[in-house]
Amino acid sequence: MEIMKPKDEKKLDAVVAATCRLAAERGLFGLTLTEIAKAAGIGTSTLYVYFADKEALFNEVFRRAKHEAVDFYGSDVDPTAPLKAQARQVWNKMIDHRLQRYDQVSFMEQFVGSSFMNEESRSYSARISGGLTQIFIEGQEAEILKAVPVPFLASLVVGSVRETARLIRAQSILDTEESRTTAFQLCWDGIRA
Amino acid sequence: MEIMKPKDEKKLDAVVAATCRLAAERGLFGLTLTEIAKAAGIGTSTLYVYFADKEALFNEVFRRAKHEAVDFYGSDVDPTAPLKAQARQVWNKMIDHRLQRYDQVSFMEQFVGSSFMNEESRSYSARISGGLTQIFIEGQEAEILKAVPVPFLASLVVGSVRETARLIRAQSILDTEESRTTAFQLCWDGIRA
Amino acid sequence: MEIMKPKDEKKLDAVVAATCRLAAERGLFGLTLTEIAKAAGIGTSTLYVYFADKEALFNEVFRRAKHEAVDFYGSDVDPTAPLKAQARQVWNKMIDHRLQRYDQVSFMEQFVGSSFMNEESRSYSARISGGLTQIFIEGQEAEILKAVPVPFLASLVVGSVRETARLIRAQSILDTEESRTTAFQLCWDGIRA
Amino acid sequence: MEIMKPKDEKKLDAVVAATCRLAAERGLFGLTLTEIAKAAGIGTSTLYVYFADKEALFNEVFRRAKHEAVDFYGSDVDPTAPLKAQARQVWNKMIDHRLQRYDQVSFMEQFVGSSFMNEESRSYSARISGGLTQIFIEGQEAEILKAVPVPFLASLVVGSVRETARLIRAQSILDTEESRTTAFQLCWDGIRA
DNA sequence: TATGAATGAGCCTTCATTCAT
DNA sequence: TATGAATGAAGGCTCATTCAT
Repeated sequence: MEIMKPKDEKKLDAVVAATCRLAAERGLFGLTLTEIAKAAGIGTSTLYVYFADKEALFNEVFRRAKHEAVDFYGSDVDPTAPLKAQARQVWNKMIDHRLQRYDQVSFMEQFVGSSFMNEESRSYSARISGGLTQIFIEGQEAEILKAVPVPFLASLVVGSVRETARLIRAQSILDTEESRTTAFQLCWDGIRA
Repeated sequence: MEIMKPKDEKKLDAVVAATCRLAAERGLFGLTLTEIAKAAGIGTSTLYVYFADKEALFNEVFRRAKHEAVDFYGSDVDPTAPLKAQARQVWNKMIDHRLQRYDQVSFMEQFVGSSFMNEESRSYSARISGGLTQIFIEGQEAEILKAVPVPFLASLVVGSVRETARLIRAQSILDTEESRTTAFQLCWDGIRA
Repeated sequence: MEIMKPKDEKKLDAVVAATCRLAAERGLFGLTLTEIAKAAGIGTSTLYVYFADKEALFNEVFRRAKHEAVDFYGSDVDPTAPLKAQARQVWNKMIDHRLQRYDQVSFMEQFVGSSFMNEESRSYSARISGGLTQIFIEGQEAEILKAVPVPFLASLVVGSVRETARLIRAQSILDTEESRTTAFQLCWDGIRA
Repeated sequence: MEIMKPKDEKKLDAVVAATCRLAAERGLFGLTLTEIAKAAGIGTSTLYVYFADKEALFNEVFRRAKHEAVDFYGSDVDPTAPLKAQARQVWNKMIDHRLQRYDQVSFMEQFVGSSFMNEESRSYSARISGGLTQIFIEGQEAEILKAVPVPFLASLVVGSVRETARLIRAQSILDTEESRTTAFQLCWDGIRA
């Protein structure tokens, strides 16, 4: 019921992109279907050819944004590199994702916990962040990282990434190699043994 | 014109509390005056005895939440304690605030940057977070904390607090002294020199 | 049921005056009871001590305005004067009334035919314009005025008065003896035999 | 932005007609969109397909009523006829318009000066009443009409028309050739030299 | 009597959704 | 498939009226 006829993938993409962009610019609520359709260059009622209703549209956008996020992280980190370097690669990718896919991230953060979220999206949201966990476990086994439950480590990294990306977007700091190295070093010092 | 007749403080409090609770539970956006009034136990039109309109209501709720936050942080940290202990005290208070005033924090995070925010709220939002900066500066002068721009330090702490509180609320970790000490230690190791 | 307790005539007068003034300034519709009460210097709910409801208030204001109009015309014209002079006196009084009691006239014109008008006011509106008819009859008997049904004569006079007063208020013409004489002469030439 | 999508001219006409009729019957003020829509046989929200808001609706109705008035007076008077005959023709047309387009005239009289009137309508209202002025000037040059400022002449005619039409509508007099001739004669005697 | 506070009813307006083509 | 037109449902807000003092 969620998505009906994925015939014209072009239009679907336009809708998804428009929705994310508008959500980032003006907020997910009260984004109207008229606005979305106009931004996507189609008629309002055409949306109903692709989506059962507004909730289905949002959930599909969420599914795609999540999917693209996974793709974004897809290119695995170099397993032969030192663990800190691997961690830095992942950290970098997380920052890049928040910056380069800002619209989608913005949409997702507004969407999560909203009343639009259906059960499928809720469960879909649970998994993710695979690569990070793997590094944590390896790092703990090698006694490079602190021997604390993984959520503690993950929290610091996620918090670091989120706040650092926010600083960059707010232009409170510049997005230079130096800045990133500094920010990452704080994060790394926090989780290393 | 923001708030009109603060005669019955009881009702006003009920409205503010209901608004924060509903914002935390179902999201700030899409929240209707009917819902708020019902939750506060008054008629919908009675809201207009206290507030000029929906925007004024939200801004007043924000003002109160901010005010309570300031009160919450009010009791200063012990300036004679070692810096790490002082930092821990602030970190603890931030966690406590996010847990004990969850509704209000949730409301504020959703409200900030929303189209409901008026100019007064915007300026009101600027000040805050005084205690933390002071500790950072002292810590850097004493060469206890890393000699990096303050925003880097602040980001790690804020990210740590936010994510740790989230873990506790999600019951991914228990809110014990041990858990807090662990989480804080990661944060501290990140910012210390 | 119309009027309840005419105890405090002062307040009642204030309400009537305020209603007429506001009706003239901003229109009879959507004049609110709150505005009227404020302009009259009393509390909104106090209006209900004097009037059963809004409709009753308006009808009472109408009754009073009508009554004052009758009083205004009260001082009879000089029956010994030539008929044209008598007609001029009445015509003058009608102009004066429209200018000096503009608020009341404005209220009445807006009120007549409105959905507020109850049956009593409707019948009350029928009588009036006594003095004019008397002159017409006398004038026709003396073969000074045209021998046409009185309504034709009355129409021209009423139309003349209304439009002349409008010109004066719009400052399209000055309210001088000369202007009035000119305007009246047209009217008189129309009705005289 | 005044009128949005004049696609279904039938519906638009129904709305305009219904609005005028209701304004004439129950007054322009207090008229609700629900009433108008119901009288026009459409859903309330459908009104917003054709008009931006209530004010736009009223202004469009005014524009159309004014336009139809111009059309009504369109067929010029016979310039070869004697001046009195020309005047009679115009006077007749004015009466006819007030009788045959009563709803529209009633709407316009209530609308003019109301808070609904926008700038466009205000300017639109300025022109009109061209033919009458022309006759006055010619008549004065030919020394057929009184040598007084035109507004005095116009006032008597307008007043005559208005009151005569009112008499006819109230069935105080019959709308016969004789009646009209009588009423016009009074008017003519008033303005002629 | 006088009034501030409270509210139900109803208005204007928006918008997700359906209908007709 | 695609869409302009239509609309029911609901939201924010106003206001005449009532309540409690």
